[in-house]
Order: sequence, then C-alpha cells, then structure tokens
Amino acid sequence: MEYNFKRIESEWQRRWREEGTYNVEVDESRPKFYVLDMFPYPSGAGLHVGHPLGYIASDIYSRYKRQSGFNVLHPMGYDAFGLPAEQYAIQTGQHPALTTEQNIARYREQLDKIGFSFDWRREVRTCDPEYYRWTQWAFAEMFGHYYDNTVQRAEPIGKLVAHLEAHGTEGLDAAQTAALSFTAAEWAAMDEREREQALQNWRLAFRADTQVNWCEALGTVLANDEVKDGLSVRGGYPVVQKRMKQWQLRVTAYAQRMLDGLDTLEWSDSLKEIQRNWIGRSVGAQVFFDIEGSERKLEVFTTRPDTIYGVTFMVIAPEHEWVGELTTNAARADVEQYVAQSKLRSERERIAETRRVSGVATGSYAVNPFTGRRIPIYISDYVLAGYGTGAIMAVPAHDSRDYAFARHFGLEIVPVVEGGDIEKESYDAKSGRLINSDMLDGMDVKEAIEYMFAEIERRGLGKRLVNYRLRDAIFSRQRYWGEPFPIYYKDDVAHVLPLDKLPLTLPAIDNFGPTAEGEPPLARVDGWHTPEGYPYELSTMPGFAGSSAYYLRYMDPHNGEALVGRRADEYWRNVDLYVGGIEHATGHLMYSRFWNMFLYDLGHVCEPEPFRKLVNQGMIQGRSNFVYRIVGTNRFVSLNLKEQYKTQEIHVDVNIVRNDILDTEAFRRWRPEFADAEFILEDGRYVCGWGIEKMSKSMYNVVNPDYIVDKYGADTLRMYEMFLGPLEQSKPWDTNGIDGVHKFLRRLWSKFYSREGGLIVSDEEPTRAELKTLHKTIKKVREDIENFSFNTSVAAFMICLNELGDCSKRAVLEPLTALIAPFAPHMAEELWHVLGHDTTVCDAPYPVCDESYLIEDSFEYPVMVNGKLRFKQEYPLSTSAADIQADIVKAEGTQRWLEGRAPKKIIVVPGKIINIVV
RNA sequence: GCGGAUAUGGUGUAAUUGGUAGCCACGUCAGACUUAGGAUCUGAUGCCGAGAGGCGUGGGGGUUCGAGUCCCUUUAUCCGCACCA
Repeated sequence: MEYNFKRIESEWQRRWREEGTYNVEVDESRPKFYVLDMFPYPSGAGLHVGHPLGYIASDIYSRYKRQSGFNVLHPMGYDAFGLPAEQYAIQTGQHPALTTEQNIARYREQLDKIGFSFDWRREVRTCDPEYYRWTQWAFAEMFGHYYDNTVQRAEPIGKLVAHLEAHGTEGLDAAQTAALSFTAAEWAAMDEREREQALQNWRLAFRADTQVNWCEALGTVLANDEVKDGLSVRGGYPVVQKRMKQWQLRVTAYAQRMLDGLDTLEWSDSLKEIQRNWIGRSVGAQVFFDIEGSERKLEVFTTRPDTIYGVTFMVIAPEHEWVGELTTNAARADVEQYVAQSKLRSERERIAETRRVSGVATGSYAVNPFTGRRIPIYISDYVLAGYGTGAIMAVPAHDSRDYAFARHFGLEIVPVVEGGDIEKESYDAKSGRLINSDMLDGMDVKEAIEYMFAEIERRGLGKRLVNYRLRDAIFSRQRYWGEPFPIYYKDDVAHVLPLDKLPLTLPAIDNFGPTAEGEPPLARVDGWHTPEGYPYELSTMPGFAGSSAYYLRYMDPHNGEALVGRRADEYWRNVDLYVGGIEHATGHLMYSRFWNMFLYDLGHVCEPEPFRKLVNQGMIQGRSNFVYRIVGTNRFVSLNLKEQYKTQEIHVDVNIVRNDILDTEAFRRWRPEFADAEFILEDGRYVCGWGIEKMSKSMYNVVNPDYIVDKYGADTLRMYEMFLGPLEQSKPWDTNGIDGVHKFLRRLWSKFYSREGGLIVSDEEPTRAELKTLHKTIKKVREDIENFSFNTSVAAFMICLNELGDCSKRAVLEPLTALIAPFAPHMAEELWHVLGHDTTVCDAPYPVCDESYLIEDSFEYPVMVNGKLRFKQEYPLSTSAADIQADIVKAEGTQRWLEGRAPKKIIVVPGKIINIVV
C-alpha cells in the first residue's frame, strides 16, 4: 500500500482536534513542563518555510516530554498589535482589526497543516480586549509603585508618600529620574499637581520630558531597541533625537537584578553577553568640579579617577541643562550656533560623523580639585547627554576621543600613566604605573583607582557610583493600533483607571494618520474621555507591551479575576523551554524579564525569571536562483557558458528550478516578457546560478510550507526542517534535499505494508543484531533530543532503517514508532493504530535504551604505525592494555609494518586505539 | 574600536569530545528494472595518482605517540554594541 500522507495527515489532524488530544489542564499529580514559542506577528505575507523551524523543534521537544510522562503546556497565540497593520491601514483605509483578523486566519490555516500539538483553547491575541485588559492592569500597577533600593524591590507608592510626608526626601533611597531634594514641610505645602509632578520622579511607570528617538515618517517615538544605525527597524526610516514628554517604564530600577539574574538562566553565552552589554554596568566615581565664579559644581562620572591629575579640560553635551549658564557673553554666539547645529543632525549623521572632531568653548572654567588648576569647559557632541551626567572630565593623554579633541583645539596633554608615547596618539592603558600624579605616583592603575575612590569620598568631592548604559523604556507611541493607556487627565494631572474599569477598549476609527495638529489618531475620537469628561491619554502602548507577559496568560487564559490565577501560576511557574529568534535579545527578552520581576515583587507570580532555558533557532535564508540574459536581447545563457557573453544576472523563481536546472517552458510562462525567451543550453540543459540571500518576495526565493506539505506531507516537512542542520545555526533552505527525507518515510512505511497492500508486520523474535540497532538508535535519539540536536537524530533514524534491512518484526517496529512519533506524528499515529493500539501515540511511553544490547565483548582495534592506520587487530575487551601491548608486537601486521625495526613505544587505549611508534 | 560566533568534499552536514576525518542525505556517474515518471532498486563518488601510495578540516606555527578538536598567531564572513567617559 502506498504511503498516502494526505489521507493520513488530514485524518489525524481532524481526530486530534475532535478528541482534544492536545488539551492540557493543571494536574498536580504529574510533573509539569512548559514549552513556549515566541508568538508570531501575523503579517500579510503569511508564513514561509523558515517561520515554522522553531515551532517544529519545540513541538518535537513537547511531544518527547509528554511521552516521557510530563504534563506539557504548549500554547500558541498572536502578537497582533503593531506598526505594519497600521501602516497598511493608512495606505488602504482597511481597518487594522480586519486585516489582522484575516492574517491570523491565514496563519492558523498554515500552522494547522504542520501537525503541531498546541492547545488552541489557550490562544491569546494581544489585541483582544480581554487580553490587553491585563496589559493595562500591569501598567496601572507600575504607575502605582516605585522601586525602593533599600529593600531592592517595588513598593506601593503610598509607602513613598508616607516617607515624603514624614521626612521629605531625606533618607530616601529609591530609583528616580533626577535627584530631587525637599523637606516634609515643602511637601506639605505642595498642591496636588506639584505633588504628582514630584511623584513621577519615582513611579515605575511615569511621564517625563526626555530625549527620544523620533521617527517622522512613522509619526511616532521609538524605543532604543527599535532603532538601528539611526533608522527605524520597522520600515528603515530616519530617526532624530528630540525632547518630548513621554510615558516611560523605569526598567533601570531593575538593571542590577536583571544582570544578576542572567547567571541563573540556561541561555546561550552569546545572548547573555548581549544583555550584559545592553545593561552596560560600569563602576566609577561621581566627582564634582568647582566652577570659577559660580556656586554650582559640575558633576561628572568617571571610571578612571586615577587619571584625575591628567584632566586638562572638561566637556559637556550640547543638550546639557547648564549650557546657557556656563556660556560667557563672549562665547554665546558660537555656542548657540553649535548647539543649534547639533540639534539638526540626525542620529544617523551623528553616527556617520563619529571621529570627526567638533566643539566649542563655553568661556567658563572649572577647577581641577586635585591640581587646583583652572581648566576650560567645552561643549561637544562626543559627550552624550543620556549617559552618566552628560559631562566628562577629559584626560587627553589616556583617552583617544579626548586626545583628538585636545589636538584639535590645542589643549594641554599631561601623561599620568607611564609607558605610552603621547606624541601621535593617546595611551588608553588599563594598567601601568602612575606618574605626574603627586601622591599616586608609583602606584599601579588598579591600586590608584581604589585609592582615589576613597580619597574622593574623604575629601567630599563625590562618591563611588555604579552607572548603567540601560535607558528607561519609552512607552508611548503616537499611533492607533496598540493598547490604550488606562490613564485620564484631571487638570493635566495623570490618574489611573482601576481594574474594574478595565479594559479601556480601543475605539473604532477610520482615519489612522495623525491629526492636522500632529496629535495621535486617538485625538480624532469624539468621546475619548471618562464619563465625567476627563480626557484619556492619546498615545498607545508599544509593541512590546503585549508580549511582555503573554506567557503568563497561557497558564490561565480565561481567568476574569487575574492575569493568572494562583493555582495555575504555582503549577506552571515559568517557561521551561523558550524557543525563538535572537533578534529579541535587547527588546522583548529584556522587557519580559523586567515585567515579570515587577509582578514577582508584587507577589502575583512565583518565579523571578520568566524563561528558564532559551534556545535561539537560526534564520532560514533563501537560496536564490539566477538566469543570465545576454544584454540587450531576450536570450539566456546557461551558467557555465555565460563568460562568453556580456550578461545580466536576473533572479528566477526557485519554484520553476529543480537541482539548479531551469524548467524553460515554465520560465516562458512565468512572466510575459519571457514568453519568447531563447536559451543557450549546455548538455541540453539550462543550468542556473545560485546564491544565499534573505528569503523575500523580491528575490523570488520564497518557499511556502503549504506547497511542501501538499507535495510531500507535513511529516516530511517537519523532518526535513530538522535535517537541514543544527537548530541554532542560520542556513539556507534548499528544497532539493527533501527527497531523501521523504524517501526515508516511505521506506519506513514499507516496513509495515507490502507493495501489494498487505500488512507484513511479523511476530518473529528479533535477532540480537536487530535489537542492537534498535537500542543504539533509542539511545542516540534520546540524547540528541535532550541536546536539541535534531539533525543528527533524523540521521540516526535513517541509519537505523538502513541497518534493519528488510526486518519487519513487531518487537522492533513498535518501539521505533513510538521513538519517531515526535518527529513524524501523523505517520507514527497511523502506524501505532495499525499495530493494534487504540490509544494515541502521544501517550506511548518514550522508549528506553536497554544498554545490555550494546555491550560488546571484543573490539577490533585500529592499529596505527606512527599515527597512520595500517591494519586492524581484534582483542576481547577484557584484555588489559599491558597484555595487548605484549601481544601486538607479535602480530603479523605489526611485523610487516615494522620491517625489522624495533618499536620505540606502544600506546594502547583500551576500546579505542593502538599506536606503535617506531 | 570593543564583545561574541563561525570556517570540514560540488552542496547541507557528521565525528563516541584528543583516537580510523567525511556518518546521514542531496547532487553526480555507472548499472538494473520499467507501465518511460522528476518512479524504484544496486554500486561508485574528498583531491592527486594507472597503481603502490601521497595529500587533505581557511592560512602559518606549537603541544602530543596521535589535533577538525587544545594553545599561539593570522585571514575571511556573520552577529551584537559603538564617541558609554
């Protein structure tokens, strides 16, 4: 009987759905395992063959865990709010809700064909009000809390208010935007508006004026991780820096905990490193410099207080708040011009012009507190307003940027670390002996840094400080298709909606662009205010809002009382295995950890970290094919003849090419302009060129999973995607190799059914060799699954089948069916029932290797002479190394290769190798 | 510039973790069968060489009886950060 994958797959998918095979409930009697995929953003293009890669791997692991006795939670949903749907809406006028709905339907259809073991009853969509109610709730909770550094966790804002009432800011140690200072009496004297203004300095969700990434084309601000190289990640539009009042999340409060938490996670080192760099912890000193003729002191942050004797000038950022104050009348015109100029530069220009020295003197002077010397204060955009204090002490001798600046402006360069030659470049040394530094002279850099920390504190010049590169997350977006903020304004004071007023649903509109006044689209909505008439916030939340806690909702998706109920949370706890792309390293994976830690502080969840183990699947690239048109003609020349002509390389649809041979008839039909194409063939065939590129429509290299499923079946697609190579590695999709996997499945099928259609499974006792093959395979496949090495497990199945030959014995085939079930679930299910079972193969215990079948009693040693394999010699494994050593010299082969010489040394590694050194 | 990763046949890859490099597939070649299919089956296939044999894991060096694997160095590609004080 033929392997009719279409019948088998549609039938079992239907039965799984009808019987709820993959439904899962809390069950305290069994151990849990939570396997999660990063949910997709349902784009209009549908899935290509690269998208399911991670889903297939996690599905295999889920099924394996289930067969191993775990109660497996394996859900799926959609990250449905976001820019592309809205951009599409602006262009076409179609409501994003509608296009999103359509895209989700298409995604679901595609996913269903692949045979995943999702419990679809638990589906979440971030744009569903019943879901985003909890996104709004979490935001409201953040608004209602601050981060208390003394206890290292979020605390209710009421505790802060109590402190301010009693002591003002005295003795307060909390994560804050700026260092505010007022007394209890001053607090008491504030009105509601002033108080709220002050509280925003500590709230974990707060509104503040800040430097933001503004994208004019998208009409919205963007978070740092949404900008790359000065361009928006979505769309690639220019981004400029702008000061705006925005809602933000105080993720910096959790910087240290997020850093420390990394050590507890089973994530790849590279991913942890990316997050560590993003958090960017650096230990240094805060130092205050006196300003000549002013009461104020200029605060800087430095990691190299040891070099303070080499400070010959200071630099502040053009956005520094004291620019006006520090500028003397004589310098004012120049400074104003410079500041205006640097404001105009886009982020992209700024990056491109890195290393070009620019700046202007303020005319003011500071005093080096250690040398007592008068040093000029400059303004330059190589100092960033957003890092540290936006001001630096410049040490030109030992910092290349300061050096370039000093050279350009002819400033003094004083070396303070021995060893460099500062004539041509700075000496950015992290070790060495201090010179020209008074009491530090002769100390090593490390020693001097420690000494200076103490000295700075002793002299009351500042203190030791930890700085983070991590910025607070800009949380508002001036657009429509996102979660509305649960915020309304009363006399411009922000108030938050309580849970029983949530969700605040997104109103329907029909024009998705900004208003004429440049207000967000929600400004168009009449009645966008509370019943009392107080206006709601006009911006909406960013894409990462909805994806920050979705994994919690899957645990308890229909709970109307809480994001996740206590019983579900305490059972499922956190994600045991998370599979997704590395592109979320500094976005989603940071925000989710922050969000989860916050909910943990409040006691809503019982685990501080959301994702225990994380696997990053590689990108599937496209394998493009090319044809070569002779310039100015409609003639196409085969790859190996193209050098003889002047040709132009043209992408050709990979679906009309097989093994790099072009289907010329299909090519003529492909596009009208090729209808009368002529070909110059080689060996009667047209050979195409190929290259690896991103999979995209414009390269004509997109392969649709539906097409593969239709032609080869879901089981073949699943196994082939795994066979392609290591999961974590990026690799090109090449449909050509798929035959090998398909052939394997057909051969497996033919172990059960003869060509004529009869079942040929016998009850004969398997031979020892057959059992050895079976158990070897069981061992290998189990190990490979545990190591996420799915490509080698597919190879192990193929080897197993090759070794079994025409063995069709039940005692071998039955465990093999259970073993392959996670990979090819449809076929395994069918065969499982053919073997007479009436329960699902998903619950068949995963086979265990019986090591006794693998034990060998003798071993054929490869015998090397001077490191080259010369012959083989068999010894019982019980033979000792000494006995082998004594015996091997006498062996016929040894004698032949020794050619009368005496061996210098004989190395015997039992069970591995014999090497004779002559 | 800093940090991380990768490099093996025509292609995707594998290698009991320092022990016979190239498993398993694709492709190619040869053969069988044939209802002529892009089916199925069998065999060969790293490179050079008629053969014996030699050479082979990006390049160079080292440790070792033995290196794809460890160390040093260098090149190329990819990823992350990037005037971070």
